[in-house]
Amino acid sequence: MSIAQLIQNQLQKACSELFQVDISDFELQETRKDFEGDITLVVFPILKFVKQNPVVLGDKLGEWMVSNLPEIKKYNVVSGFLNLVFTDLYYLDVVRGVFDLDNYGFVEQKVNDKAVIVEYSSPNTNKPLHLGHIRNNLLGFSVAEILKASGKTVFKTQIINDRGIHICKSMLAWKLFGNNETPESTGLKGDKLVGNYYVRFDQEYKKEIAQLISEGYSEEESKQNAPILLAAQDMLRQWEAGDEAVVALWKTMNHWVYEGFDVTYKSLGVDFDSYYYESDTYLLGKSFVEEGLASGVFIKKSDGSVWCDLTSDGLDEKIVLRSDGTAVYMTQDIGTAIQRIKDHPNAGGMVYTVGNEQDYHFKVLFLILKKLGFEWASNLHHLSYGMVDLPSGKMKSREGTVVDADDLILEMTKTAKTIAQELGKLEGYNDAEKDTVYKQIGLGALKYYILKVDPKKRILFDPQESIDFQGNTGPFIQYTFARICAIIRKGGEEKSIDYNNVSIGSREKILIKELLKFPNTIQQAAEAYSPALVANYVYDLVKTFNGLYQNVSIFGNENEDQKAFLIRLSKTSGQVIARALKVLGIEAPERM
RNA sequence: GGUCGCGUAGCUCAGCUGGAUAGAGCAUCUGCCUUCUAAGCAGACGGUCAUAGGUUCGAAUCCUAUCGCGAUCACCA
Repeated sequence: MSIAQLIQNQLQKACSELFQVDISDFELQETRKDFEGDITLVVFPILKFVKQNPVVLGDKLGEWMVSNLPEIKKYNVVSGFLNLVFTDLYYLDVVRGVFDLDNYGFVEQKVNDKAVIVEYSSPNTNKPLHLGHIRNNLLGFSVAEILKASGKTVFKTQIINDRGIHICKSMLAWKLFGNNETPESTGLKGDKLVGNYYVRFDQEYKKEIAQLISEGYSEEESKQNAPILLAAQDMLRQWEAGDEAVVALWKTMNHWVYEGFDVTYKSLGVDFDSYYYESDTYLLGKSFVEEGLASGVFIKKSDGSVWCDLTSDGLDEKIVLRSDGTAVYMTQDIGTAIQRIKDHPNAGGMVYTVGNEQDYHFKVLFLILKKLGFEWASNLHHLSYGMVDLPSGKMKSREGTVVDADDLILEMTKTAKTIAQELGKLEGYNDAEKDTVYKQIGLGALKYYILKVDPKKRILFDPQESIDFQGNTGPFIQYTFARICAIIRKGGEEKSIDYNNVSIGSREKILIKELLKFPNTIQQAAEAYSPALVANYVYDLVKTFNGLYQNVSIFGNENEDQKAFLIRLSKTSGQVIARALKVLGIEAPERM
């Protein structure tokens, strides 16, 4: 039983014995730092049942608790707040319990529970990944890891948008201007090469529009009739008709892109259990539209288009099939969702990591799936996150105003290298080992910077102001871990501890309190789908640890048991830090 | 215009299932490396929690309105 539960029970008993009232729910909270105490009872709500002065009431309850709960040493009452102080022995006991756990904070995956499918990344195959994708990838990956740590079985997946007019644009531009360039011949990453032709298409398109306008056509006409656009549309038709040459080119160029993406995913440290391709799934869903028509979920209009009427749910009508019978985005998403559950028979829900510009789409999608009668439809969650904007506004691939993912990672690594070389703490490492650490730190800075902010808030990223390596940052947390590793190295073999000789000072106590919050933090982060909760927690933990480190001498201790205890406490702190970083996708170097 | 989200220190963010004097980091300023890694620690400075009402013993937190910023409202994805 947790101490909070124990206190609840005792308080109930106290109120019944002292005042003959039965109260089952007491408001307990962590005692604020400026007051003496560990847990605080807010007395005000009890006044409804017991008519007394809050201070007098607090005193009576405090006295009762001290004489009835051995874990409570003393109490104090400040206005309407009863602060209870635990004994040192209590803290020693709980922290020893934590020492003995192998995987403290993480919950073993329960085999019988339904699994969760987490979708993230889901890029277009016509341009390289940028900072916006980085946020998506880090969020999706981290939420998946947090769910795992909370006891869920998780499958990571993505849907790759590998078809459509946008792909044809880069294909066409490559055909027209590419001179058979390949990643090998240019030395460019495949996604970069293809991305260049996507930009090239746009340039040519704009030129042609300007030309047509100068010939006297209206802007609208020019946009619609530019020869290069018509050619791209023609290409899409050929692709859909299965034209061999077009399909071959499509396969080749997509392959280049996938190889490029893989490099970026690898350096970001994210992975997937399965991949879905829009070219395979875009026809899915049509049969369910037929079924929905039969069951009355959808209605057919006179022109043949099929709609879902959501007006009674406070939304609009939504099209699910065009009048020519072809599928729209929504049709495909309906089909893909159903297919995924079929492919993962033990899955009972899904998380979609997609930007908040699609809030409405997912609201509608989930509602439609529910109307179609799938019981898992109530376990769908849109992990909606804010855009990453630049001071100049939105990132636009076509206009080249993007922060490229590979470039940013490289730059972060370079900065980490510069700082590390100045500090010079990596002597004894060979170049490869050093490079690994630089990368870990650079990526740690980037990932923490992104993940520490609430997913739903938008991030303003100023490329002029580099990401910090000091203060509330990834490297600060990694640094603390490295410090702890140094302590453990120096401590040598672990010694057994006689806890009768161990005393707990205030620095130790607040560190233990912080460590005790870890399991709950993981559960809360899983419930809220929020890596930010873990990031903020580990920052607090690290601050607390550094306070102890800097103010309490470990190896200066003459008491061997106390020394061994502090080393053990440091080790556990390090483990918790490493585990928190792990679910954030951040590595923890042993030296830096 | 309808809907959704956001607005907290000069800047970047915590706190939001109502509770004590609203917390961190950056920046500015003071101290602290002959002792376990100074990417650190200790401290100072900095706030009408967008505004106005309401609910409550108690509101940054809940409700309403207003203002500001963003997204969305396609037979695009």
